[in-house]
Amino acid sequence: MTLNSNIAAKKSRKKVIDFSCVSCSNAKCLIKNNLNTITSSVFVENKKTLKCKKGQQFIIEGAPVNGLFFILKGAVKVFRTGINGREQIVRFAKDGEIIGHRGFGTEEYYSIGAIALQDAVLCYFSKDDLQKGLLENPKFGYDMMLFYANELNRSESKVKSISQMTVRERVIDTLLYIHRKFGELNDFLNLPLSRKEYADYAGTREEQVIRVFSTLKKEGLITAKGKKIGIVNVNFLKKEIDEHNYFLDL
DNA sequence: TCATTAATCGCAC
DNA sequence: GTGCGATTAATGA
Repeated sequence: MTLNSNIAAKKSRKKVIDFSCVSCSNAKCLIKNNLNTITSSVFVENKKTLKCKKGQQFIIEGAPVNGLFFILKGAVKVFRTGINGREQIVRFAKDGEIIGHRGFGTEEYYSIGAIALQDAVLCYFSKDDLQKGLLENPKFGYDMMLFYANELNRSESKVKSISQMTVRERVIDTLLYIHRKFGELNDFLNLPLSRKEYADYAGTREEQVIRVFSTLKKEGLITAKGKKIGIVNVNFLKKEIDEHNYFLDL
């Protein structure tokens, strides 16, 4: 199933719910925020919206890049697949974020895959339309640049953390990252992840994550009920990795 | 309820 | 720290 046929199929079969940019309420979306200054009308008209069920992969590694995804709603994970089918989660993304941007411009094929962690709604813009919009609108371009800069910064600090931190620190770092980004709900992190997903992000094995979790639990630093993880004292965890090499990322 | 999937633990390397 | 298998808990049909 290719991306294009997938989108085409959805388009022809489904009746369209109003996901147009004009009536969109996502305040975090770059496009929504710049809508009043984007003159090219084809830009928002050509937008395609697709719904993505939990666990569904919407970007496949190696597939040609035709455009970019913006998350209207939901959470996704972005990853690369290593040699033994081992995943390295590059980042988690939520509402208003952009997926597939690395391939924008020069790259022809996606070097990453993306899977929805929750039911998600995605907005898809073709490369051409996006290019038009960016060239026409400096503010939009600038916002995009900020996003890229941020991404680069985060990615660089992640390299550092993986190469220099111990497993325990990396797991804590991951927990704090999820906490920062998705917050908590009823004392649990507002994004249920499997131990394997924590491991894939922290650059370790599932077993290690389990072991670190159970020590942390014994130490009273976190609580865990199945997939739901609760951080008892964020500052305490922060302090532990502060001493080593930690700085805020997004 | 049963079947499948995920989380743990133990142990060898 | 890592990898594998066995056991147990959780989840979903």
